[in-house]
Amino acid sequence: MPELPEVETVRRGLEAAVAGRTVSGVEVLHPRPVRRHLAGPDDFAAALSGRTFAVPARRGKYLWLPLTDGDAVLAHLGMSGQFRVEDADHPDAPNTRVRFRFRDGGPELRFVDQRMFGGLSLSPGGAELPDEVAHIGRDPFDPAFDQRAVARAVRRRRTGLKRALLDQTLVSGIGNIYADEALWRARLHYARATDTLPQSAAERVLVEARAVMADALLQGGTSFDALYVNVNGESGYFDRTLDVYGRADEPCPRCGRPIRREAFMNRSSYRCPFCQRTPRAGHVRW
DNA sequence: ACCATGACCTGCCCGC
DNA sequence: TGCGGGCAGGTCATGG
Repeated sequence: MPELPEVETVRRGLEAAVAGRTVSGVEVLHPRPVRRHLAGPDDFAAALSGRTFAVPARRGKYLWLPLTDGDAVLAHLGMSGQFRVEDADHPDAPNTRVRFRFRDGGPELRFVDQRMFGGLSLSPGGAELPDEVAHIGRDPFDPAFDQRAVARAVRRRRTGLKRALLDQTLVSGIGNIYADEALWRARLHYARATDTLPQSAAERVLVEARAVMADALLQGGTSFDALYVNVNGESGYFDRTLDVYGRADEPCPRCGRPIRREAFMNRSSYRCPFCQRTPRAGHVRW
Protein backbone atom coordinates (compact mmCIF):
# COMPACT_ATOMS: atom_id res chain seq x y z
CA MET A 1 0.00 0.00 0.00
CA PRO A 2 1.82 2.74 -1.48
CA GLU A 3 2.04 6.16 0.01
CA LEU A 4 3.71 7.25 3.21
CA PRO A 5 0.79 6.78 5.67
CA GLU A 6 0.14 3.27 4.40
CA VAL A 7 3.80 2.31 4.49
CA GLU A 8 4.15 3.73 7.99
CA THR A 9 1.09 1.75 9.08
CA VAL A 10 2.82 -1.38 7.81
CA ARG A 11 6.09 -0.41 9.50
CA ARG A 12 4.31 -0.13 12.83
CA GLY A 13 2.69 -3.49 12.32
CA LEU A 14 6.07 -5.04 11.55
CA GLU A 15 7.63 -3.44 14.61
CA ALA A 16 5.08 -5.20 16.79
CA ALA A 17 5.28 -8.47 14.89
CA VAL A 18 8.90 -9.17 13.94
CA ALA A 19 11.31 -6.99 15.96
CA GLY A 20 13.56 -9.23 18.01
CA ARG A 21 12.59 -12.44 16.22
CA THR A 22 15.10 -14.80 14.60
CA VAL A 23 14.47 -16.21 11.12
CA SER A 24 14.60 -19.99 10.82
CA GLY A 25 13.92 -20.21 7.09
CA VAL A 26 12.86 -18.26 4.04
CA GLU A 27 10.87 -19.55 1.09
CA VAL A 28 10.83 -17.60 -2.18
CA LEU A 29 7.67 -18.62 -4.02
CA HIS A 30 8.17 -16.29 -6.99
CA PRO A 31 11.57 -14.97 -8.10
CA ARG A 32 10.41 -11.58 -9.33
CA PRO A 33 9.99 -9.84 -5.97
CA VAL A 34 13.61 -10.60 -5.10
CA ARG A 35 14.97 -9.55 -8.53
CA ARG A 36 17.02 -6.77 -6.96
CA HIS A 37 18.90 -9.30 -4.90
CA LEU A 38 21.40 -10.03 -7.66
CA ALA A 39 22.78 -13.24 -6.14
CA GLY A 40 19.37 -14.81 -6.74
CA PRO A 41 16.42 -16.21 -4.78
CA ASP A 42 18.29 -19.15 -3.24
CA ASP A 43 21.02 -16.88 -1.96
CA PHE A 44 18.44 -14.50 -0.57
CA ALA A 45 16.77 -17.29 1.36
CA ALA A 46 19.99 -18.84 2.62
CA ALA A 47 21.49 -15.52 3.66
CA LEU A 48 18.64 -14.70 6.01
CA SER A 49 18.43 -17.94 7.97
CA GLY A 50 19.53 -17.49 11.55
CA ARG A 51 19.44 -13.70 11.49
CA THR A 52 17.46 -11.53 13.87
CA PHE A 53 15.30 -8.52 13.00
CA ALA A 54 15.66 -5.24 14.85
CA VAL A 55 13.18 -2.33 14.71
CA PRO A 56 11.83 -1.63 11.20
CA ALA A 57 12.58 1.77 9.67
CA ARG A 58 11.17 3.86 6.83
CA ARG A 59 11.96 6.81 4.62
CA GLY A 60 9.26 7.97 2.23
CA LYS A 61 7.75 4.82 0.76
CA TYR A 62 10.85 2.69 1.34
CA LEU A 63 10.79 0.34 4.27
CA TRP A 64 13.61 -1.71 5.69
CA LEU A 65 13.96 -4.34 8.35
CA PRO A 66 17.36 -3.92 9.98
CA LEU A 67 19.08 -7.04 11.17
CA THR A 68 20.90 -6.98 14.48
CA ASP A 69 24.23 -7.51 12.67
CA GLY A 70 24.01 -4.23 10.73
CA ASP A 71 22.60 -5.45 7.41
CA ALA A 72 18.97 -4.96 6.45
CA VAL A 73 16.17 -6.41 4.40
CA LEU A 74 15.04 -3.61 2.12
CA ALA A 75 11.41 -3.60 1.04
CA HIS A 76 9.31 -1.56 -1.32
CA LEU A 77 5.61 -2.28 -1.64
CA GLY A 78 5.34 -0.91 -5.17
CA MET A 79 1.71 -0.69 -6.20
CA SER A 80 0.33 -3.78 -4.56
CA GLY A 81 2.83 -5.19 -2.05
CA GLN A 82 1.67 -6.28 1.39
CA PHE A 83 3.22 -7.78 4.48
CA ARG A 84 1.02 -10.23 6.31
CA VAL A 85 1.62 -11.81 9.69
CA GLU A 86 -0.19 -15.15 9.92
CA ASP A 87 0.01 -18.39 11.84
CA ALA A 88 1.64 -21.19 9.87
CA ASP A 89 -1.62 -23.10 9.54
CA HIS A 90 -3.39 -20.09 8.10
CA PRO A 91 -3.74 -20.49 4.32
CA ASP A 92 -1.62 -18.26 2.10
CA ALA A 93 -3.32 -15.22 0.65
CA PRO A 94 -3.42 -15.17 -3.17
CA ASN A 95 -0.16 -13.87 -4.67
CA THR A 96 1.96 -14.79 -1.65
CA ARG A 97 5.53 -14.44 -2.94
CA VAL A 98 7.93 -14.83 -0.01
CA ARG A 99 7.56 -16.53 3.38
CA PHE A 100 9.68 -16.02 6.49
CA ARG A 101 9.53 -18.59 9.27
CA PHE A 102 10.83 -17.94 12.76
CA ARG A 103 12.69 -19.99 15.35
CA ASP A 104 10.11 -19.25 18.03
CA GLY A 105 7.51 -21.12 15.96
CA GLY A 106 5.27 -18.06 16.09
CA PRO A 107 3.43 -16.41 13.20
CA GLU A 108 5.06 -16.28 9.77
CA LEU A 109 5.80 -13.11 7.85
CA ARG A 110 4.53 -13.25 4.28
CA PHE A 111 5.19 -10.86 1.43
CA VAL A 112 2.19 -10.72 -0.88
CA ASP A 113 2.27 -8.80 -4.14
CA GLN A 114 -0.17 -9.04 -7.01
CA ARG A 115 1.53 -6.83 -9.59
CA MET A 116 5.08 -7.41 -8.35
CA PHE A 117 6.32 -3.87 -8.83
CA GLY A 118 7.49 -4.12 -5.25
CA GLY A 119 10.26 -6.27 -3.90
CA LEU A 120 12.70 -7.37 -1.23
CA SER A 121 16.49 -7.39 -1.20
CA LEU A 122 19.31 -7.75 1.27
CA SER A 123 21.18 -4.51 1.83
CA PRO A 124 24.66 -5.09 3.32
CA GLY A 125 25.36 -2.51 6.00
CA GLY A 126 21.92 -1.03 5.40
CA ALA A 127 20.56 -1.05 8.93
CA GLU A 128 21.00 2.71 9.37
CA LEU A 129 20.09 3.78 5.82
CA PRO A 130 20.32 1.38 2.87
CA ASP A 131 22.36 2.64 -0.11
CA GLU A 132 19.33 2.05 -2.30
CA VAL A 133 17.39 4.64 -0.28
CA ALA A 134 20.10 7.28 -0.13
CA HIS A 135 19.06 8.93 -3.41
CA ILE A 136 15.59 9.93 -2.23
CA GLY A 137 14.82 13.03 -0.22
CA ARG A 138 13.69 13.11 3.37
CA ASP A 139 9.96 12.83 3.94
CA PRO A 140 7.90 15.48 5.76
CA PHE A 141 7.82 13.40 8.97
CA ASP A 142 11.61 13.26 9.18
CA PRO A 143 12.86 15.44 12.06
CA ALA A 144 15.57 16.76 9.72
CA PHE A 145 13.09 17.64 6.96
CA ASP A 146 13.86 21.25 5.97
CA GLN A 147 10.65 22.73 4.65
CA ARG A 148 12.14 26.03 3.53
CA ALA A 149 14.99 24.34 1.69
CA VAL A 150 12.68 21.84 -0.01
CA ALA A 151 10.34 24.64 -1.06
CA ARG A 152 13.31 26.45 -2.59
CA ALA A 153 14.37 23.27 -4.40
CA VAL A 154 10.84 22.87 -5.78
CA ARG A 155 10.95 26.44 -7.11
CA ARG A 156 14.28 25.82 -8.81
CA ARG A 157 12.55 23.21 -10.97
CA ARG A 158 10.92 24.16 -14.25
CA THR A 159 7.93 21.87 -14.15
CA GLY A 160 4.36 21.53 -12.92
CA LEU A 161 3.80 21.51 -9.17
CA LYS A 162 2.36 18.01 -8.95
CA ARG A 163 5.29 16.56 -10.87
CA ALA A 164 7.60 18.13 -8.31
CA LEU A 165 5.56 16.78 -5.38
CA LEU A 166 5.76 13.28 -6.86
CA ASP A 167 9.52 13.51 -7.42
CA GLN A 168 10.85 11.40 -4.57
CA THR A 169 14.30 12.99 -4.79
CA LEU A 170 12.84 16.36 -3.74
CA VAL A 171 10.49 15.16 -1.02
CA SER A 172 9.61 11.52 -0.47
CA GLY A 173 6.44 9.79 0.62
CA ILE A 174 3.90 11.71 -1.46
CA GLY A 175 2.04 9.76 -4.16
CA ASN A 176 -0.92 10.41 -6.42
CA ILE A 177 -3.58 10.50 -3.70
CA TYR A 178 -1.87 12.76 -1.21
CA ALA A 179 -0.50 15.05 -3.92
CA ASP A 180 -4.05 15.76 -5.04
CA GLU A 181 -5.25 16.19 -1.46
CA ALA A 182 -2.38 18.53 -0.57
CA LEU A 183 -2.95 20.62 -3.70
CA TRP A 184 -6.64 20.92 -2.88
CA ARG A 185 -5.95 21.96 0.71
CA ALA A 186 -3.40 24.52 -0.52
CA ARG A 187 -5.77 25.67 -3.31
CA LEU A 188 -3.17 25.14 -6.01
CA HIS A 189 -3.49 23.66 -9.50
CA TYR A 190 -1.43 20.57 -10.32
CA ALA A 191 0.10 22.27 -13.36
CA ARG A 192 1.11 25.45 -11.54
CA ALA A 193 4.60 26.35 -12.75
CA THR A 194 7.09 25.72 -9.96
CA ASP A 195 9.52 28.36 -11.17
CA THR A 196 7.09 31.25 -10.69
CA LEU A 197 5.55 29.92 -7.49
CA PRO A 198 6.04 32.14 -4.44
CA GLN A 199 8.06 30.64 -1.60
CA SER A 200 5.05 30.95 0.72
CA ALA A 201 2.88 28.88 -1.63
CA ALA A 202 5.56 26.23 -2.04
CA GLU A 203 5.85 25.94 1.72
CA ARG A 204 2.08 25.90 2.11
CA VAL A 205 1.61 22.87 -0.10
CA LEU A 206 4.34 21.03 1.81
CA VAL A 207 2.63 21.87 5.10
CA GLU A 208 -0.65 20.56 3.73
CA ALA A 209 0.99 17.41 2.41
CA ARG A 210 2.32 16.68 5.85
CA ALA A 211 -1.03 17.51 7.45
CA VAL A 212 -3.12 15.29 5.20
CA MET A 213 -0.70 12.39 5.60
CA ALA A 214 -0.77 12.82 9.39
CA ASP A 215 -4.59 12.74 9.31
CA ALA A 216 -4.50 9.62 7.17
CA LEU A 217 -2.02 7.90 9.47
CA LEU A 218 -4.36 8.38 12.42
CA GLN A 219 -6.90 6.28 10.55
CA GLY A 220 -4.50 3.58 9.49
CA GLY A 221 -4.04 4.94 5.98
CA THR A 222 -6.23 4.92 2.89
CA SER A 223 -7.61 1.86 1.20
CA PHE A 224 -10.33 1.39 -1.35
CA ASP A 225 -10.14 -2.39 -1.47
CA ALA A 226 -8.39 -5.49 -0.16
CA LEU A 227 -5.21 -4.68 -2.08
CA TYR A 228 -4.13 -2.21 0.58
CA VAL A 229 -4.09 -3.61 4.06
CA ASN A 230 -1.93 -3.64 7.16
CA VAL A 231 -0.07 -6.68 8.46
CA ASN A 232 -3.28 -8.03 10.00
CA GLY A 233 -5.11 -7.82 6.69
CA GLU A 234 -7.24 -4.90 7.87
CA SER A 235 -8.00 -1.84 5.76
CA GLY A 236 -7.53 1.78 6.78
CA TYR A 237 -10.46 4.14 6.80
CA PHE A 238 -9.06 7.35 5.37
CA ASP A 239 -10.78 6.92 2.01
CA ARG A 240 -13.92 8.20 3.71
CA THR A 241 -12.07 11.38 4.58
CA LEU A 242 -10.50 12.15 1.21
CA ASP A 243 -11.68 15.52 -0.08
CA VAL A 244 -11.05 15.18 -3.82
CA TYR A 245 -9.24 11.97 -4.77
CA GLY A 246 -11.63 9.54 -6.43
CA ARG A 247 -14.52 11.96 -6.06
CA ALA A 248 -15.23 12.98 -9.65
CA ASP A 249 -18.55 14.84 -9.97
CA GLU A 250 -19.05 15.00 -6.21
CA PRO A 251 -19.32 18.46 -4.62
CA CYS A 252 -16.14 20.17 -3.44
CA PRO A 253 -16.29 20.11 0.38
CA ARG A 254 -15.33 23.78 0.38
CA CYS A 255 -17.34 25.41 -2.38
CA GLY A 256 -19.80 22.77 -3.56
CA ARG A 257 -18.82 22.79 -7.21
CA PRO A 258 -18.30 19.37 -8.81
CA ILE A 259 -14.83 17.87 -8.54
CA ARG A 260 -13.21 17.19 -11.87
CA ARG A 261 -11.13 14.19 -12.89
CA GLU A 262 -8.45 14.94 -15.47
CA ALA A 263 -5.67 12.95 -17.08
CA PHE A 264 -2.22 14.28 -16.16
CA MET A 265 1.08 12.44 -16.31
CA ASN A 266 -0.69 9.30 -17.59
CA ARG A 267 -2.71 9.06 -14.40
CA SER A 268 -5.78 10.64 -12.87
CA SER A 269 -5.78 13.96 -11.12
CA TYR A 270 -8.70 15.34 -9.17
CA ARG A 271 -9.23 19.00 -8.47
CA CYS A 272 -11.89 21.58 -7.76
CA PRO A 273 -12.23 23.77 -10.87
CA PHE A 274 -13.04 26.80 -8.70
CA CYS A 275 -10.74 26.43 -5.68
CA GLN A 276 -7.86 25.30 -7.89
CA ARG A 277 -8.27 27.31 -11.04
CA THR A 278 -6.02 26.86 -14.04
CA PRO A 279 -3.17 29.36 -13.71
CA ARG A 280 -2.89 32.09 -16.29
CA ALA A 281 -0.54 31.67 -19.24
CA GLY A 282 3.07 31.85 -18.19
CA HIS A 283 2.30 30.22 -14.83
CA VAL A 284 1.42 26.77 -16.15
CA ARG A 285 3.61 23.81 -17.02
CA TRP A 286 1.80 20.75 -18.27
C1' DA B 1 21.88 18.55 -15.56
C1' DC B 2 17.19 18.41 -16.05
C1' DC B 3 12.69 16.86 -17.62
C1' DA B 4 9.11 13.79 -19.75
C1' DT B 5 7.81 9.34 -21.29
C1' DG B 6 7.31 4.45 -21.52
C1' DA B 7 8.12 -0.05 -19.43
C1' DC B 8 7.49 -3.12 -15.86
C1' DC B 9 3.10 -6.63 -13.98
C1' DT B 10 -1.61 -8.72 -12.68
C1' DG B 11 -6.42 -8.40 -12.13
C1' DC B 12 -10.82 -6.03 -11.95
C1' DC B 13 -14.53 -3.56 -14.09
C1' DC B 14 -16.98 -1.81 -17.84
C1' DG B 15 -19.11 -1.73 -22.36
C1' DC B 16 -19.90 -4.12 -26.58
C1' DT C 1 -20.99 -15.22 -21.45
C1' DG C 2 -16.70 -13.58 -23.45
C1' DC C 3 -13.42 -10.38 -24.84
C1' DG C 4 -10.91 -6.15 -25.30
C1' DG C 5 -9.75 -1.77 -23.39
C1' DG C 6 -9.07 1.12 -19.57
C1' DC C 7 -7.66 1.59 -15.11
C1' DA C 8 -5.01 0.99 -10.56
C1' DG C 9 -2.13 4.58 -4.97
C1' DG C 10 4.81 2.38 -7.45
C1' DT C 11 9.73 3.34 -9.51
C1' DC C 12 13.21 3.08 -12.96
C1' DA C 13 15.68 3.39 -17.49
C1' DT C 14 15.91 5.89 -21.45
C1' DG C 15 15.38 9.27 -24.55
C1' DG C 16 15.40 14.48 -25.74
